[in-house]
Amino acid sequence: MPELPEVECWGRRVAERAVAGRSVVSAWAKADERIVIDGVSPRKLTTALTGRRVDACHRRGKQMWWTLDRGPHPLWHFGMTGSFAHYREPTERPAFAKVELELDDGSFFAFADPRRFGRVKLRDDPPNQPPLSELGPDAYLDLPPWAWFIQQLARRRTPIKALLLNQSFLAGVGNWIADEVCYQAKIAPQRPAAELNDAEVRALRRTLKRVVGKACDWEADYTRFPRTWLFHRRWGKNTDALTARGEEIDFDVVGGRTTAWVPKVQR
DNA sequence: CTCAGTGTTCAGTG
DNA sequence: TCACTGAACACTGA
Repeated sequence: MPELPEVECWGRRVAERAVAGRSVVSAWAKADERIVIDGVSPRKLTTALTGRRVDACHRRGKQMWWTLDRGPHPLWHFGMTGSFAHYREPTERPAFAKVELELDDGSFFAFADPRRFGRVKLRDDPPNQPPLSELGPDAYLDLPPWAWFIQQLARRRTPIKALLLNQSFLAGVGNWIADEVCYQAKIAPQRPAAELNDAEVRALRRTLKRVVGKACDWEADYTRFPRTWLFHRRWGKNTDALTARGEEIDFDVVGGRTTAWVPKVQR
């Protein structure tokens, strides 16, 4: 479930440890894959990467990009099921590998995706071109002050959950984080954003900071998330689902996504 | 066999 | 022009 913490921990940090400061000896990309779009053929991608040194690995929201010693620079998006892998032997290549790099220390780095929502793009100036330039502030690195939230929410009629999912508003929040934050902040997800009062907006902002911050501190290791988090109970749409405190969980569609929420707690 | 799903994009509506 | 909604995308696993 790649939302901001998963992309940060299983994506950017993994890539930084594996490839930052290293050079790409050879590159392979699966032919005829939609993973490589925007006019970037597998050939163009491998050409752009071969022989390059990776200077840094970045992330904003759920988008990642690498700065190479020479452009264009690759952008990576996990979609629903993408992942990175770093390994010593070609035999350890993950199933569904779409791109594989051989590095100058003899190791291998792969981008894999069992489905086809993951994407790799090439950009000359990533931060100043779409999709990065269209993103709102990063929910982890650049979480705006509560005054900004109050100002922004005041002119939005959309359900607060739908707004949290809007990447041009705030980058990185996905379905489970949106539900978790609404639950912990005690706000019903379908409430129009503009109807939240100042205290609720502040609670929302504070909760967002805590949930995203803790998830990243814990390396997006779900087993370390507190028992009381809705996260552990929200999967599977079980109509008998209860929170750790014994509260009934309802499932509705808000912002076009399945939404787990607790009517007894969220107003 | 059917169906829901972690995300994004795009056409269409008001 | 803008805010917003809902379908489509592709595939796996329950």
